[in-house]
Amino acid sequence: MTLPSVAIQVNPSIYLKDPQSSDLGLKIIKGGIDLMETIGFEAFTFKKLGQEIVSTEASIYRYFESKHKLLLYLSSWYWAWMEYRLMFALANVDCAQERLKRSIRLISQEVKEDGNFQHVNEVNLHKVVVSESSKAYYNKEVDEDNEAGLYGAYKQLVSCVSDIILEIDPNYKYPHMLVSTVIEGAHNQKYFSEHLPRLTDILEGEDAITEFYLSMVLKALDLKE
Amino acid sequence: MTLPSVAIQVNPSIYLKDPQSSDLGLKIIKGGIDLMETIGFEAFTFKKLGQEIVSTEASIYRYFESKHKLLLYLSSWYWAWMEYRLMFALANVDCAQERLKRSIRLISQEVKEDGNFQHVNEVNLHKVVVSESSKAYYNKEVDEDNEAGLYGAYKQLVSCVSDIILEIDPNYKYPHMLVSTVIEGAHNQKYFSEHLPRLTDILEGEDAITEFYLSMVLKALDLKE
DNA sequence: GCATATATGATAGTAATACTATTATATTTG
DNA sequence: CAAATATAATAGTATTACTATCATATATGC
Repeated sequence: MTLPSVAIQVNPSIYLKDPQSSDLGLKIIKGGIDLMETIGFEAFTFKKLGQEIVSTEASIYRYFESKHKLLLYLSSWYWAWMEYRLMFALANVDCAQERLKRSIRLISQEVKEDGNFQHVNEVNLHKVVVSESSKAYYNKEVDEDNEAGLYGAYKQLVSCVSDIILEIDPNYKYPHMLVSTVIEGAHNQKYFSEHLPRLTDILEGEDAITEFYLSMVLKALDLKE
Repeated sequence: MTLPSVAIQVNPSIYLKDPQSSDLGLKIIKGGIDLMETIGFEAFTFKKLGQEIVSTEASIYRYFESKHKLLLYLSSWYWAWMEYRLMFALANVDCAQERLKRSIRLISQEVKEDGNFQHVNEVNLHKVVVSESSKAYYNKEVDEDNEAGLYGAYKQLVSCVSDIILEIDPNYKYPHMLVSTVIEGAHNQKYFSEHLPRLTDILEGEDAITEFYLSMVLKALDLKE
């Protein structure tokens, strides 16, 4: 069993047993991402995942009490990973406007493999987050899960970027709204570009989504360039 | 049986039998909206709906082949209804910028009852659309449904507002992205304000969501006011 | 090296879901 | 009044989303 050199921390209330603490746990994460990416959240079951990773339904249920909790885990891991990458992207960058631009780029751009975490295919995880993560909060358990702090990683990322906005303009009234609009919007536009292109405008050879949201944010804050 | 004086047209491929053509059909729509609003899409079943409207599971299946199609129907009805209201809001308004502002207000504001459709509680339908409608396209049937034209009403609304943007600035590169960002964003922010307030900024006594998106759009297009 | 604890596997069982099918009965229409 | 149609009533099926039990393999502490 190989533990990664850096470990992304996920709120322990999400799982019954830490999947980053065992071989089977790591296989559940890796296999869970790949299977969910392939067949989608609705068709995904622990029984199928058991077959995929050569284990059993019952064993997986010892790590997560439901597939909903597994989705929450994957989303949470993703947001914590994004924040970790954000810290790197902002390290030693002093200019607030430059910090903001780097943040918007990070949250709106395509994702690349990160060699630090062998048990996670980040490209597939990004696809899962784009296609499925809204189901982690668009359900009737949202208030209960929120009280248990299960959306903490997402809120923290939004808070980080909002703070940069407030550093630039302490009187701006809607920093969180602006940031969550960009994060959710970037996911939607990515999905639309692949499945409902009439709802977006994707131009060849350009990173249209990033360009759009970067410009939108700067203009919303009356900044140039 | 009372038919409404104006009928919202929904793509017939969504249903097996037109629910606007019979008493039971109207009860399915009305009861479906209210039950889905109460228990959420995941817990919603045709069996429970049958009990609610004093009919049976089997009878409801003669109108819709799945609850997914019923959700598509409700979403589609909602978008067609929004376009119908948009036509009224823009009637006899010539100034393109004023047309755009009215459009953004309409798609981002709270919804009120519309007396023209007795079989639909528009306030509840709006809640269903906010909480559940993204599940109508975030699933593995999306490409099939899209090819069958089942998202036509949504696309058409986006197209209408995009056309106003292009009238104001024919060179603007991202009209559809901007409009779908506002529509989806307004839904998200409404939901966040009720369940995940740290992801938004709601201020008392103001229509913060509309103010935010109106300002965002005008600035994105370099317009004043 | 052995007892013990722990992790996993194998198997079974349950209520509910998402349907399909059949038959009966009521209502409308020609 | 007969025939067509709509709805109700009932039953049945494979799958889902779990829970429970027991066996076995592996790791750990002494």
